Amino acid sequence: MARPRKFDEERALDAAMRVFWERGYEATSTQDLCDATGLGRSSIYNTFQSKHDLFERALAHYLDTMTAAQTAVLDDVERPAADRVRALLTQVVESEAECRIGSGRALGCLGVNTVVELAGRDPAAAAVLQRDTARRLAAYRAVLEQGRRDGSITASRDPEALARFLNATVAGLRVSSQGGADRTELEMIAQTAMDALAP
Amino acid sequence: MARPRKFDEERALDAAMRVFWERGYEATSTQDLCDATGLGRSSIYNTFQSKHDLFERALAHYLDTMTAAQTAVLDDVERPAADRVRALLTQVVESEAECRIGSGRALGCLGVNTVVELAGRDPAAAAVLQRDTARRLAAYRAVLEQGRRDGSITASRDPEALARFLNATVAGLRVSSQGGADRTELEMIAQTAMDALAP
DNA sequence: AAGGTATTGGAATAGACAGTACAGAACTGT
DNA sequence: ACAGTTCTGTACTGTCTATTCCAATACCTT
Repeated sequence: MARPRKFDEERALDAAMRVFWERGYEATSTQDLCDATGLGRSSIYNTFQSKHDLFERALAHYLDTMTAAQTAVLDDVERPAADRVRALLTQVVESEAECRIGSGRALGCLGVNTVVELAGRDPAAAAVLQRDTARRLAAYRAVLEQGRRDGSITASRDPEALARFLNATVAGLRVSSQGGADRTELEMIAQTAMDALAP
Repeated sequence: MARPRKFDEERALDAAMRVFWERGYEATSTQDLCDATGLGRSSIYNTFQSKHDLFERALAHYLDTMTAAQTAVLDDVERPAADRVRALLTQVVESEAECRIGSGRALGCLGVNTVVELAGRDPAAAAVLQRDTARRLAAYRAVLEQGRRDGSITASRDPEALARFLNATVAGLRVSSQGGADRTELEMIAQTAMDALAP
């Protein structure tokens, strides 16, 4: 029918996501997005409507990937639940150790970054984040309930509270990492957090 | 010798701090700062040199106040250390419940917000934050050591690790609150975190 | 090969941005 | 009262912002 796209939309979205992750929403200019994706202004606006729409899609893309990776770890039904939770925290520590900006600082998590930067004044972003948090909390609660049954997780607090705590711990790890904590320090935090979940 | 200031520098700094706290660094314009402080451009630039310098002072001002409030709670030598740590977490929960933006969302903590938004690409801000974190970690370690001695805090992990964990928990509470968690949910997190510190 | 349609690069737009220049106002010490 | 100095309101910079416009291009279908 007509002239086809010269670029891969998925790749462009991924590149945009990375810039937003590194610099945040406000500090990322449309020029930055052009540079990172290799696209011209027209192509970007033609494909993604606006900077804000692109950001929403990039955020959703990030959350999907990262939450999928988390649930993959948590769903390994062979191991005791506590092991899986421990593996989740290790994954978080690992990803913080890997994903670093030019200066050596950690990138943190685009989800946490966006909660902090935008959730208060951007209802659309807040809604996307809310949905992801609900999904992750459900996954956490599920493992923790299994742990309560297989005896690897404490039964003295209900799984809902433990799930919220786990979620806060993940955020705390992310912020600590962005604040300059190194791998061993993050490891200490993860280990200590596990004590609260132990039977 | 000459014309005196018509405004109180401390009050202006406080107003500027509040705007940065609510909107973040990038999203705050010099016009916003004029509106919030009630000052004209000239007065602001005359007194604070630049937006960035003003931000640094506002951040330092915030961290001083908030860390002072925390150490005040932690230094009450009469009570067992664990009680004081619990009081610290309650203070954090309380402040998150109080400080809310127009939409009802929590403000979080300007320190955490700045770690997330700027620490990776603003060495000056990163240095101010680093210093405050060190100071707070020292205060945490001190109480936790006292707790180890008075028996109210576990001796099975060293105070350094517990202090890092406590710091991460505070950040986690802040982010959870900005993410939409209400007071009782934050309370659950705080309670569960205390389990990791119990003997 | 021709017509129709979507994509593309580049220039243009209007407004916001941080920061400055300057002239006059307001105060103090003499 | 006056000189000296600092403050403050206004108007102004040049640069950057997100977004739009348009003409040229490239492709698919027929």
